[in-house]
Amino acid sequence: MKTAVHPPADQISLPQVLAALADPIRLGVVRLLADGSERGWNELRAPIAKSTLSHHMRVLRDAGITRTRVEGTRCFVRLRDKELESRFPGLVSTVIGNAEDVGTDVTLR
Amino acid sequence: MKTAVHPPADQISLPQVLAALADPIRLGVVRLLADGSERGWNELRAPIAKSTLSHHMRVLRDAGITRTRVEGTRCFVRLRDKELESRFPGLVSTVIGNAEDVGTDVTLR
DNA sequence: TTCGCTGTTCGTCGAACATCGAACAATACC
DNA sequence: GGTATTGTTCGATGTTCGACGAACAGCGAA
Repeated sequence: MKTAVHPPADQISLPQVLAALADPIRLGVVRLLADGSERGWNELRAPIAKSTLSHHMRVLRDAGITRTRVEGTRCFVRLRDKELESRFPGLVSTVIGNAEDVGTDVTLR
Repeated sequence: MKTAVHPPADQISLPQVLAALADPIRLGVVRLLADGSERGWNELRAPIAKSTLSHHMRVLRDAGITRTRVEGTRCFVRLRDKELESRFPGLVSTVIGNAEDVGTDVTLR
């Protein structure tokens, strides 16, 4: 993968965002990114195979929720919080704020 | 159907709510109910078969988003807005507020 | 009771999804 | 160059989802 593709902010779809957040694993990842930090894949611990994690990261990216940066053989993600905030004000922060007990299978290594 | 079953407020699950809202038809229904009104199903116009609408109404009910009242052969539905607000503060209202252009296939008759 | 209306349930279909392991590509390091 | 590391992609598999029509159940009215 040379560069990851991301949808432009004004094309992010509400149902797609909601569907992406409706999975405990993905919600757990988003919760970890909620502080605005950038994380490497290797930091993410989830009880799934790496190919499955890769799939989930793609769903989040395609939905416009995260931005992936490739550096050598490593990948880093962060929330597209500003863009999401201007596209759907309050949405992602509200979901995260209510996700205290969800996605706890995903932790930092 | 004698009585519809509804989950207690404290058992409403965030992923399930998000999944229920991630469908344009269901989001359209919720948008129509956003003003707090109670609607009969006969008032709902959507480009799907009645059995499919029945299915969607069940998903919304099972997720704890709506409450169904049966009166004779008719059913009426309304948002469980107060309960949702105390369980997931701001969640549903934020989603509805961002759903301006979604679910427009669902209208009042 | 016999229609007619309303909504549920059932069986079914194809599409989409989550998951895995294996194979692959790209880069970093020796 | 060769090897290890990292993440993607590719089937394959089983599950869930959205959709439909048909059949069913409950109630009201003629």
